[in-house]
Amino acid sequence: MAIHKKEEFTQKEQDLAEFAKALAHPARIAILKVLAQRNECICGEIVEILPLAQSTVSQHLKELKNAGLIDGSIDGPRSCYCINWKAFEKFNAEFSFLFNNLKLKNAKACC
Amino acid sequence: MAIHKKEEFTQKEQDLAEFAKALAHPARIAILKVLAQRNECICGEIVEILPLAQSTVSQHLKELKNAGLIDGSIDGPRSCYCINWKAFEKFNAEFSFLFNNLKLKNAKACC
DNA sequence: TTATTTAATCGTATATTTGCGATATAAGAT
DNA sequence: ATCTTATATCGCAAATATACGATTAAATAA
Repeated sequence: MAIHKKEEFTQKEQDLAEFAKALAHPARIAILKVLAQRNECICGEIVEILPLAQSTVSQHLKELKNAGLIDGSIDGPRSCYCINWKAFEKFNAEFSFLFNNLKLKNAKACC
Repeated sequence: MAIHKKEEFTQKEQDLAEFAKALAHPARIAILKVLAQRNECICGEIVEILPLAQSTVSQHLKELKNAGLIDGSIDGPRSCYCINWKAFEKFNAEFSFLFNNLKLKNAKACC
């Protein structure tokens, strides 16, 4: 695009879009699923499970972390990740607020 | 990327990612917000509201339609769009199933 | 110390997304 | 029939995202 226009939108719109973007790849969905299923944080295990190279998985983890969806901590020579449920709840609430609430008021659609 | 690996993941993972991708831009969030607020379907009104060219808005609408999040119908010389609440509910449910359910089982995080 | 293991980062190739102007299409108005 | 209005599509440029191998960094093992 010539110029990125994303700043022209409200902060809430941008935040929601950022959150959605973090989820917008099956590999990241799969990572979150693994992290959600296991109570202990995982690191190289994810690499074993996903059909992707180590560097690629690391990159996806970084994106999830930047988006605030997961937390990470260093545990000796390995890294430990887990889901940030609070961030999840926050965005889930914002998402519901935006759409589900409005839905109740507007029963029927015209097309 | 050299080869797209998206097919390597489960259908559910791909579907959820597709849904998220449709939401992964503030312009599309804004469009959905407008459609949710007004009971009647909108067309060129969206172009007036968004800080984007007509062709760009049209493209975003197409993406939302392809993702199944909105429906569209031709009304004379103009187009009429509205939210497909069913699709929204479906994906919202799938999303909740994947993450919110798991959350209850795993109380604490390690990092 | 040196080797090994684990994971992050860099560099790079390719694919996809975003955005716009220009053009096409199609219905309604004159 | 021609003009206007509303919207979709095309073609292109620029920005981002995806993926991988190679390299780096940092902790443990030998």
